[in-house]
Amino acid sequence: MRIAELEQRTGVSRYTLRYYEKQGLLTEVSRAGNNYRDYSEHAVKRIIMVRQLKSLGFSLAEIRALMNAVRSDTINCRDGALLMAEKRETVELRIRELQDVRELLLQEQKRLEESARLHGQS
Amino acid sequence: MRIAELEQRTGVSRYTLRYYEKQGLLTEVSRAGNNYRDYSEHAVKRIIMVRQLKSLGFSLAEIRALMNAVRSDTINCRDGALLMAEKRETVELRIRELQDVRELLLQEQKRLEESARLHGQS
DNA sequence: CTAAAGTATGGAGCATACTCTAAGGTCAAC
DNA sequence: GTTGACCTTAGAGTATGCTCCATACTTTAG
Repeated sequence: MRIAELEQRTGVSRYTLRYYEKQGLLTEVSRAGNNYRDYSEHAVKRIIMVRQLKSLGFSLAEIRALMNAVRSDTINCRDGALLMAEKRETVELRIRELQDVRELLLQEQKRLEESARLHGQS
Repeated sequence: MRIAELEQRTGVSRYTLRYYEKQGLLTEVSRAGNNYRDYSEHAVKRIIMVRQLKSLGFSLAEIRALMNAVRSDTINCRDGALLMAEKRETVELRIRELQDVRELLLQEQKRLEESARLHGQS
């Protein structure tokens, strides 16, 4: 598929797609005879994965490292596994932090609702 | 306390502390006679809260909005409660996403460990 | 009293992650 | 064969969030 379709299917602008490629987040993008980029189905999944990781607070550099570890299959398996474990710990820590914040927001919400009730703003 | 102590106790640089104040994340910072900032204990908690929210992916603008809602106690309680509920939903969504990613990382880790084992890299 | 350390301000500089423009090539349809 | 929609590149511009510097005033230690 061409860049317009990938843009449409991922919701990521063509500018950003080219930027991601330049940053090494999308490797082996093949070209048609006319020099147009020709994306595979795999690219769609990959871009969605990038966005997901990004929304979770990973930098593009971290995402690139993580994806490279996944890609290099026959070498560096141990290193890759270690990287996964490390990232997983980061993610688990973040989940726990988020759960704390969630609790805090819930308390604050209740307090404000109560306050609104008392002040007759219901 | 002065800025150096707040810096030391929060791990946030003086540059960043002044920046946060300018961005409205730290209101009502009193000044000593010499024009030096004089922070309260409350400021320590507030800065830590800001960093926590930031590490969870909230922008400074979002954090400011959230904190303003918490601060304005006798007015806008309903709006504040709504904002809390809204943020809480964002947080809950993010927790679910993180749990997915956690699972994905775990799978990938196992795959790489198995791969390493097969290639005799143990 | 003086030197060193701490603080204040305005504004410059930087890293990250886009976002867009200019100038030009490709291609299908009329 | 030209119009228009699509694509290419290099590079400029923008937003966010710091990070630091120059200059100047204040405080503290000797």
